[in-house]
Amino acid sequence: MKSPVIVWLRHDLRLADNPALYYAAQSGRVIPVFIDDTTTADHCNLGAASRCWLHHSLAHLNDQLSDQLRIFQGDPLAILLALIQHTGAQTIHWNRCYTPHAITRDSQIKQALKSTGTTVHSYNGSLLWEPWTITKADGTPYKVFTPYYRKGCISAPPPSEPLPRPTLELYSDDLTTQLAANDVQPCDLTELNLLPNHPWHHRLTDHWEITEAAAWQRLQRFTNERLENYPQGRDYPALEATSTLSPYLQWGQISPRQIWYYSQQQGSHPGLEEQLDTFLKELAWREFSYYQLYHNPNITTENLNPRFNRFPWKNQPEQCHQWQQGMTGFPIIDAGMRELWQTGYMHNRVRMLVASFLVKNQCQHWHLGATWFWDTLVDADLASNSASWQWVAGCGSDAAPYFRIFNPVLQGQKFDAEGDYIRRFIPELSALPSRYIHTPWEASAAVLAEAGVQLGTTYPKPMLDLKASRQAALDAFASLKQQ
DNA sequence: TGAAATGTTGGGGCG
DNA sequence: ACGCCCCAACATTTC
Repeated sequence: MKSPVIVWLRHDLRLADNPALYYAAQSGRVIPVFIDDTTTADHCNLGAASRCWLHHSLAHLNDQLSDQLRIFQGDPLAILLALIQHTGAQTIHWNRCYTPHAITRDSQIKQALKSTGTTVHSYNGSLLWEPWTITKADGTPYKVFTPYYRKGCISAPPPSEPLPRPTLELYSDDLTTQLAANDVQPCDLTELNLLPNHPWHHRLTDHWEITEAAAWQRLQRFTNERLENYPQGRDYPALEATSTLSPYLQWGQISPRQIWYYSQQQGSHPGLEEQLDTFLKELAWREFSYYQLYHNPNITTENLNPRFNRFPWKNQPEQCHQWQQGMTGFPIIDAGMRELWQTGYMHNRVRMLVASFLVKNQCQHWHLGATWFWDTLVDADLASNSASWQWVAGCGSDAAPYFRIFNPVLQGQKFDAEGDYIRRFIPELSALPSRYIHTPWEASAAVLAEAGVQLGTTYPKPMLDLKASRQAALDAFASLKQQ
């Protein structure tokens, strides 16, 4: 009989193109393990939307694994040592995680396991290019996206081809009694309490089928129906023009390699090169975020550009609350924030608009926005979240210039001209004529009455003056240059 | 993957 | 016919 071999699953909750699972399956009877790490540092604790996603991911993966996914809660090292001791497993496989905390934790665990004679194999299952392999000629990391991608990534060896789904022979002995001696107990998924009491999470499952197969359906739908119009369509939030693969990528229901190769294969028709290139570049932005986080582990909390340490942020919790609730009085902003709350997702262009609004018009610290996104996004990703908020705030790598301040009215008129997106998420404005859908405060009393809108009652008046707040943001930025 | 202020140009109305 | 003004349309610059 083959010897037992452990696969520690983390952000790789899939069967296909899972190197750890694939190579473990070649060598033994697989013990697939998931551990809810209770030793995690605070800022890494999962947000509510992520926990919900994780719950359903694990439930589905357990189904795929014939109910043999072993779930634990506690200190990963103690749990893995107990498993090794009682199953006689001599080898453990995992796919690498790339957040600073996970890198530290995993290297400590790897060392501790090795010192007990266990063989540890780690693989790349989450990135196209390992962050430490892409450097400029002088060995330092790139700071600007385009040369990072064009010179760094594209001229590097291509990502490895996706692996097939392995034929699994699963270890099926009961572990409960064996492990009891070590005070380690496998637990049931529900015991992890990943679902909040708040019924809010039911809305998420209305919008998302959280399975490996559903990720592939989205990828197929994207390449078949959306890729052709992607470069233009992706800017219009009312259209279904984007891939919506981000939450599946975050938990590994699909891998970037699978997306990279499948979309190139499907999109290789003449005339689609540009569209394909635009799409792949977005995948590369995800890589760039991980790359930045790897080379600057403190971007989760610290401004990459230290000039911004003196920025005079306002601290106004009540105003931040209005933003969170989608009650700023600016329809495109509020629609975005409500989409986030209702679906755990927000269209990318609208993410830029709401972020610009919070950081520039409201002059609130990007931490506040990053924290809210972390808690509410089903695709919450420490690397993308940190890098993107710093990008919007102007303090990140290759950041948007601080003076690029979006005007939510103009952006709304440009990218949601008829207000379709706004009407979808702000039903109380749905009867307003398109002419006033972005500026309800400019509508006459008669128009408002006709649409059933009472400003200040059924929908808020604008919480700030765009022109004045824009100028205040520019002044605050200018104040950094003096001294 | 901006916006607003400022500058330039050119057509048309008009004295 | 000419200069003048207005202003839209576009370009440049500034933040």
